[in-house]
Amino acid sequence: MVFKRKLDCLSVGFDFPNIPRAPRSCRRKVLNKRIDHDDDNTQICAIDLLALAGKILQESESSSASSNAFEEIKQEKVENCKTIKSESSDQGNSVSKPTYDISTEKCVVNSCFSFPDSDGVLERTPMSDYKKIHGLMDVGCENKNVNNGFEQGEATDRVGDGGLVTDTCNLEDATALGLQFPKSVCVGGDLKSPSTLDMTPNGSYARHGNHTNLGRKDDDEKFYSYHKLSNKFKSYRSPTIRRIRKSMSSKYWKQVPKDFGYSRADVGVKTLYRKRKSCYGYNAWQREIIYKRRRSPDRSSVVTSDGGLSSGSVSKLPKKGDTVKLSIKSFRIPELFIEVPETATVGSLKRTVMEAVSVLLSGGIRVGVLMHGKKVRDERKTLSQTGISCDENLDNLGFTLEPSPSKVPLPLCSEDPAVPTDPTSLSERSAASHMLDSGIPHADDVIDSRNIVDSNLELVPYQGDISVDEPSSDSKELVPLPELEVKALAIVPLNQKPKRTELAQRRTRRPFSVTEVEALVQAVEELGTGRWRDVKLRAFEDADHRTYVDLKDKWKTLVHTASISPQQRRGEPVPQELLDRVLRAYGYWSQHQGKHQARGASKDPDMNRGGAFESGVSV
DNA sequence: CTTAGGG
DNA sequence: CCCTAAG
Repeated sequence: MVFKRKLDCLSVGFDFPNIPRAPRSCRRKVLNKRIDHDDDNTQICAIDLLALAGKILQESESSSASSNAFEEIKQEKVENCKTIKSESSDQGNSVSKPTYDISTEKCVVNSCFSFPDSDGVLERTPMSDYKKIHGLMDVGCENKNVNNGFEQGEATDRVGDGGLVTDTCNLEDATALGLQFPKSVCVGGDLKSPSTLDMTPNGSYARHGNHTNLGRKDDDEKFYSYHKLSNKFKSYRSPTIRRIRKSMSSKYWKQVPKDFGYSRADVGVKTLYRKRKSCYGYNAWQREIIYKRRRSPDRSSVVTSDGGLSSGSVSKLPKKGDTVKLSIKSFRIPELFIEVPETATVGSLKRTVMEAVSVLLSGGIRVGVLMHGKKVRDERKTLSQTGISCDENLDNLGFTLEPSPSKVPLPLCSEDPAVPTDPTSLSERSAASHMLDSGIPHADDVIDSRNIVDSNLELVPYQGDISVDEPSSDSKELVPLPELEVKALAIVPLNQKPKRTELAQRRTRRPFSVTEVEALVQAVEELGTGRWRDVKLRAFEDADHRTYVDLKDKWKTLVHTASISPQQRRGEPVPQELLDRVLRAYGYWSQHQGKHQARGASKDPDMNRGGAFESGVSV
């Protein structure tokens, strides 16, 4: 037994090894450990962002009036450009064109400075004049043509963000051709180089870009790029992003399924914590994936079927033949129902979210296909048979995320989701653990977490086509979605009476005062180290915030503290005298474990006190 | 609920 | 301090 080992150590003369203090917040580590599988963390974030982006895109496209929150995501990057822009502007930019991207200038600048002196033109032409002469600002909108022309040129390499280094080409010719653009830009309407767009005037690409080929093999990526970049431009025009995002956020929060019992709008970010434990409910796992349908290349119409509960978005990309192209631009993690007390820190909120996400993913998920709101059970059916074809209106096509069959046995507590959480009646920790036990994956599940995450990521847009076909299983027609399935992962804390919201958090740390330590040592000397309840009653009867577990823990740390060098100790210093007593009592009770306990308790405290040490232990 | 220990 | 497995 561990105790024994320590005992041995003690008998050797309290020669405790100087064990470095273990990290305090292990809990945090545990949490991270559970989720931080390599890049999982990042990946999950990515999913989220993509989701948000996708969502926003849908909205921004369907409503020109709506602000584009996605811009915020790009805000930072844009900032960089702005900086550059302002700098180059100072160099003589007299162009009147509004917001052409700085990259263009950047490119120009590079070109200028990269050309050998012998190239003449540049060498003799001031920057400002250079620009005026060549009308660089107009090239942006014609990059496509320019590029085609440029492609015929030679001896030109791109440098960095489109910077050009031309060794031998004719400067004037090159300029005329739009040298400032990377040749890989928009060739044939394909988006090949994201950096390309940086050189495009505000939104020009959106208008001039040719999306006719979006239905091809690697369209997903292009499509994504397109949105990503086109939105980047918009950011110039719409600075008030934070607000937008915020509103969007709340908007989504409000999108609560009826079957959940109560609307999120009503509840807001509720606290399902029970004693510092967080609960997250995933109401319907079966979230219809929003998908957008592209009726024409120039996005003349984008229909968004939004139930507010979508977990992703899909785009149908027109295509000739019988191919049905679907592009799931993003998968939004199914709703996470997280509640945190207002007093919780942002950090704890983040951890809670992470935990919720990990739980969500660790359960195992799979994709389901919905047509007209009904689940397509027969996986052997062809898409066309199912009604999924490029000719069909795919407005009714959707995807769902479902809990993996074999996993997640449906814990739950979903008997009465409507039960409002009463902050004053939360049950004790036992209840909390209970709930968590059912909600949090078990060891094996956790192990699968990573895989699940990975597989989930496969659904992310630019990572490839989504496979609508799945290995077959049983066959049935379109069947209504069983309500049960919808709630599969709905982990809602109910049978627990909400407790004081404050307790949701980890108890505030309350370092033991010297007085308390003294009392503790005193009690342990008398009662031993195996009767914490008694210690509590004797010395901390009125200290409600000190549980016997706390006392036990404190004793543990005291023993440790006493065994390390004073330099390694932290916090309010405990008198050495007390520490000595700690070690003495520790040694004593270690050797007399069990023997004196019962006896000591029955005996007169005063007699028991001290006597045991003098007579029983020789330190 | 308590203990005993690991986190 | 927290969390839990064991009594």
